[in-house]
Parts: sequence; structure tokens; C-alpha cells
Amino acid sequence: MTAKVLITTAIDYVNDVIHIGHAYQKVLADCVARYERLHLGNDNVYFLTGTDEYGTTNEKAAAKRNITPKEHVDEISGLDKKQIDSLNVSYNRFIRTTDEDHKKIAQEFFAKSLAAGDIYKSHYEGLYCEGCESYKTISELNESGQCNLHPTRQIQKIDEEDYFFRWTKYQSFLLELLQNERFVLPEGKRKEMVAFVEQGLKDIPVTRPKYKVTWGIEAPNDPEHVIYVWFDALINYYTAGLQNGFWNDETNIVHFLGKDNARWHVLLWPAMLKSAGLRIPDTIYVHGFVNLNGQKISKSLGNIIRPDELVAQFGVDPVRYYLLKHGPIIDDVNISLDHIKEVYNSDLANGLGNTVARLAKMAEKSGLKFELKSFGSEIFSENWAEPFKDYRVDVALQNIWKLLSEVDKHINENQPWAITDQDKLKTVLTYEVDQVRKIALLIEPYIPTTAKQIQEILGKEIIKSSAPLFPRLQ
RNA sequence: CGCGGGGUGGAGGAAUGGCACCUCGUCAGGCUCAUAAUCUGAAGGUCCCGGUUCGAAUCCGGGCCCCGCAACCA
Repeated sequence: MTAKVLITTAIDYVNDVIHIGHAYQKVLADCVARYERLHLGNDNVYFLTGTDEYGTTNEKAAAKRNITPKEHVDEISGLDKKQIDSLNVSYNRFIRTTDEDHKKIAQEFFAKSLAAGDIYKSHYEGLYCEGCESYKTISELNESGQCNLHPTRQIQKIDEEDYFFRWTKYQSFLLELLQNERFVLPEGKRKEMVAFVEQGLKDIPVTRPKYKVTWGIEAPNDPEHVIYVWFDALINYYTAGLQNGFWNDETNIVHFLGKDNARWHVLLWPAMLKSAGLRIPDTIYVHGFVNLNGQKISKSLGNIIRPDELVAQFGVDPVRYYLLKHGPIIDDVNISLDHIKEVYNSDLANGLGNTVARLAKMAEKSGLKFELKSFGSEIFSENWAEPFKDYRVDVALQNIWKLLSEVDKHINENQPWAITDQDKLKTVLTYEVDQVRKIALLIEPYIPTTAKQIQEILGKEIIKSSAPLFPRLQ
């Protein structure tokens, strides 16, 4: 068992503020990070999230708004951070690829790969639409080879000098790496990746000429080039991990990301690390996407929901609870406000909140004292914790709710309200109070604020009832 | 024949050859500590056609339907 763990999310590109789909990933990683902190201790867990800020898109967006790229990315990154904070995500660092330390370390990384002979100069040939001002692949064009959005313009053939990364060199290394069943989770995604490598990789450009893009980290070997945005972005994990003592063999390194990012993280990133002679991550966990009312979340559909809007409506813990229980841990899922409300009422109001309320009331009425006990580390080998090995926070949560349901059953079967014998009453209520005290600990990774509230209500020798934790929604 | 995922009671999800399971909802009953709560019980299901098998949601063939991806949108 490794003693330390580094948990990362993908860093979000700042072309737009993150929405509820991105937020799922942060909450997922946060839940795992909080679990690991309970398990391994705060100092042995490092949790990283942040923003990816370079590239032409941002340079152009800034020009359009008549501000500098830096001003543009500062603004969006700040808004992203606010969204993530609204969900009570306990990152150790919010990294930005424009941070000074990252620039330096990305250049050093690039230099290592260069020294290994894996970066070479060549021509990049591609298609370019002047209307879109972006590169196109053949599949993006219509039958007559024109851009769908600008069919009147002639597609330009671009042939520029770029530095390329010898991705092909690492093909067999990657296949070998993919033999490890824990390298990519869930299982289905690993197989997709194997299939992709088997089709054959192609070396890719890792720099852009400065006369086209200035908003990037300068290539250490050539002041006329900047490092391609994806190459630099991946390095963020190493930037933070290295400086905090989490990029080493004592650390279990886990990346959480969405399915669209799988190829880069599973196939390019390990090849880059290998080339630079650095440690490869242990597990890349790939989750699905969130759909809203059966539709893909997108700007053009105009159906974007921001995390803080949901938090304003339901509260931070209910949103976290919902995402962790019903989020796209493997496959895509569909969410709706009605479903969130339904789950809020059944699991939180009728479930957890009601159980705490009925128990607190009976404990108060009894006038008894309930001694405090502490729970040992053995609780992490119990059934509820098992699914965390595969990051199945949803299954672990179901197991925790089974414990809760057992308490309700126990109350109904023993009818503490009808017990007149004080000793017997104490035995029954003590068991039930202790069970819920334990549950309050187990839910900390999921709904930390509520966990604290329950600990305040029940975590005392003299228990007093209090207002409902989750008032029913009509 | 570009690649891939999927179709399970009213809703959402499990189950990869062996009695179809869970949550929500619905219905009936119990209880009264609790937020119209909670407990017990019940009804209701494997997209269609064919095949393999003692046995198929699961494997094979065909069909219908949904959804992703196609090398920088979690």
C-alpha cells in the first residue's frame, strides 16, 4: 500500500465558465480526496484542480474584447474557481497554467524530452478555414472539401514548421502499460484505448510558431515557438506533484477526467512522462458525461446550468449528494431538476434528515446521557468502504444508506418510545445513536457540511433535537 | 459495410449462462418517536424475430430504435 495519494481533475479550458458537467468531476475527485484524508491523514493527500489557459482560442477571444489574453484568462479562471468553490471542493491547490512555476517546470519538462531525442523539427500539414480561423480535419469538411460554416471560402493548405513529439516511439510501451488492469478504469475504457493504439499512432506537433500564436509558453530551445497548449496543460499535474513531494514512488497518482480527454491522458501523457524519464501515473479514471433533460449540455442549445445556480436552489450538500449518487461514474447519465428534487426528498429529507430528527427527539426526551466513543481505523475495512478501491463512490454511498435504513428498521422494531425500563431504553437508544454518529463520519466525504451538523446534534452526551436538516421540498 | 456504447416493471439503475435485484413512484396494512415521516407486504419487467443450451437479460444470427466518438468542448 502506498502511503500517499495525489488526486487530480482535468484542468478546464477557459474558453467558457464551467457548467454542471465539469462540476461533477470536481465533486467526484473531491469525494475521493476527502475519503483518502480520513483514511490516510490530511498530510498524505494532495488534491489538485485548476484551469488551462493558453492557446489561440483565448488569444482571439481577448482580442475581440479588446483586452489582453492575461486579463481574459484571469477573469474566466476566477469565475471557474468561484463555481468550484460553490461546491465546497477541498483542493489543495487551484493551479493555472499561466502560473510562473508551471511555466518554468513545463519548459524543463520539454527540455528533458528534447534531450531524450523525442522532439524534432518538421513540417505540419493541415487544412485551415479562414472563416473559422481554425484548423480542420478532412472529416470536418463537406463532400466538396469546404468548411460547413464557410462554404464560400477556399480551404487553405497549411504547411508550417513545428517541433514534433515522437509519439510513435512509445506505441509498444503504451500497449504494455495498458496490460495493467488498474491503469485505466473503468475496464471498458481501457479496452477502447488499447484498440486505439493498435490502429497506430502518429507523431504530433508540440509547438506552434509565434507568428501565429503568441499566447503560450515559449519553447526552451527556440524563441520563435511556443509549446502547444495540450502539451503544457498535461504537465500541470507534474508541476504541482513535484513541488509538494507527490510525484514519487510513495504516492498513488490518480487522474480523474471525462471521456473526451481519455486519449490525451491515457496515451500522450504517459508517453511524455516516459520520454522525460519521469514516473507514470497509477490510475486514470474516466467518467461519462452529464446530460440535462435528455439533451447534451452545450452553449448552442442554451441549456447550460452552472453549479452555483443549483446550489442556490438546493443547497451545496444536496447537489453534491445527487451528483455523487447519480452522476456519470461510468456511462453518461441524464439529470433533471425534478430528479434532483425527488432524490432530495427521499434520501435526504425522508432518509437522513428524518432519522436524525426522530432519534434526536427520543434521545432528548429520554433524559439519558450518551457517552462518546471514537471509531478506529477498522471502519475502513468495512463493507461500505470497499467500493472506494475502484472509486465507485456511488456504490459506497448506497452501502452507507443501507446502514441508515437499518437504523430506521431498528427503531421501528424496538419502539423506543414505548420502552419504560430505563436500562433497556438506554441500550436501544445508545446503539441507534452510535450508528448514526458513525454514519455522520462516513458521509463526510460526500456531504461534509451536513456531516458536521449531525456531529453537532448527536455528538454530545446530552442530545437536543433541532430544526430539520433538510426540509421537504414541495 | 468508419469506430464504439446502449434498449431490463410507470421512472432511473444493477445483474455477462443458473430462482431477475435495488431506489423512486403506486396500492394495502402496521406504528406514532420523526419532516404527510417511518416499518411490513403486494402488484408490475428483460425492444422484436430466430438459433445454441438442460437452462439465455447475458452467447450467436437477423431486424428496429436511441446515443456518443471520428486525434485540443468534463
